[in-house]
Amino acid sequence: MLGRRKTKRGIAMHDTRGAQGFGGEALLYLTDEQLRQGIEAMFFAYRGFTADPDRILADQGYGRAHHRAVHFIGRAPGTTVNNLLAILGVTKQSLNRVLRTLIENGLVESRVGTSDKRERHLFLTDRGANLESQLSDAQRARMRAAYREAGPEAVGGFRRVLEAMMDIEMRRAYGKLKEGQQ
Amino acid sequence: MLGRRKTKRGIAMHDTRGAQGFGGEALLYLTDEQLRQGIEAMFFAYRGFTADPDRILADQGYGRAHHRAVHFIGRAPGTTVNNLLAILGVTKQSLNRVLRTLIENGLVESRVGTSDKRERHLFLTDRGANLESQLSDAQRARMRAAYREAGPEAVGGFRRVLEAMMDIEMRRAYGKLKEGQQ
DNA sequence: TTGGAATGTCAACAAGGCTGACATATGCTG
DNA sequence: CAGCATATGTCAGCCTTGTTGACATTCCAA
Repeated sequence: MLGRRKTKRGIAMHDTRGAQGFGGEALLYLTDEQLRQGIEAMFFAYRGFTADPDRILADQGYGRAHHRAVHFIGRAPGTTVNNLLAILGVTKQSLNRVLRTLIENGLVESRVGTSDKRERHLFLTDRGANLESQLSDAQRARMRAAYREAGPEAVGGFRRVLEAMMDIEMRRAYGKLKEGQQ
Repeated sequence: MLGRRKTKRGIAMHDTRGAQGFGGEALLYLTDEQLRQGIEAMFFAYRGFTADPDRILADQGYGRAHHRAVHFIGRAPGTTVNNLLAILGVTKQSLNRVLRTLIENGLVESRVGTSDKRERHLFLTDRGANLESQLSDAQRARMRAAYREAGPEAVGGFRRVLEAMMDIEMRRAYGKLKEGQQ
């Protein structure tokens, strides 16, 4: 179906096969099947990736949207709404709904900008930081376990593929966050 | 904030640092910051991962839920509803809504089981296979590009970390799909 | 002083999760 | 055969989180 079988080679395949090509360029012999497995791995892994935070959030009546906001505010304290909008890639109405509940519930503080008073700078309160660290702890624990299980050499490859999979604009946003933290 | 800085080391860090530990076990020195970057990479990469299919789907009035159904039906033709339910991890009501529109629109065919007539076996029609290959082509193209950019050594690590990040049940489902295709 | 940017908010809508309840076949087992 | 379990479908209603469109406010900058 869909030509998958057509692209299979008649020999035993390993998960990945790399080979040095001609002009010094690294070539990958990637069958459709290998790519499909990568796609499915991404799908299932993302579910695992969000599973722990989802449970914590559900207990407290929040959702993933709240997690994302809390995460990036914790990551870049003082960030503006517009900034957050760009990173999250949602509409301001959508973000605002989430932000409003977080502010009402005392997890996030919104301070009027000092230089430009139109801007709002967002900060986690102690309660917000508390939730953030619960979520982060769970997610980091899973990530750490996965890294350990996959082995030291795997981590670099993992990160490189993920970075290459991002849209260009997101790669910039991601890079900025990385730099901001060291 | 949140103790991130506390865990930083005072020396230059590379993206990953592995070391052979004592009892022969590979140890990873992973700072919170490194783990956080992995988390964010996962977040941004998943966006990229779904971006191309999302555009194609939106054009035709479908969503990600339809994509998932079409993908796994194409992947395991003749699969039962219950089977699909387990893989997708949603309720039957949720799946049914999606499946119903796909059947109505002639993308999926539902055949009564031969041995057990309670079961329905699901297949893509030509139109369904057509959409599936559009979506798959786009997603594989991105995956292939990411693999190429990351280099041959990166691919194995990528896959190993993803597999380790899955929940155990999903790892089994994933394994079955892999085996089913070779 | 005026246009545009940043923000907030209201309303309405859609997708896609969920729960609960119930119906219909069909299979299996005592 | 009777009765329970299983597989599926469906209705209704709810929630979160995305969308668009419209509009108000505040404030910067030319």
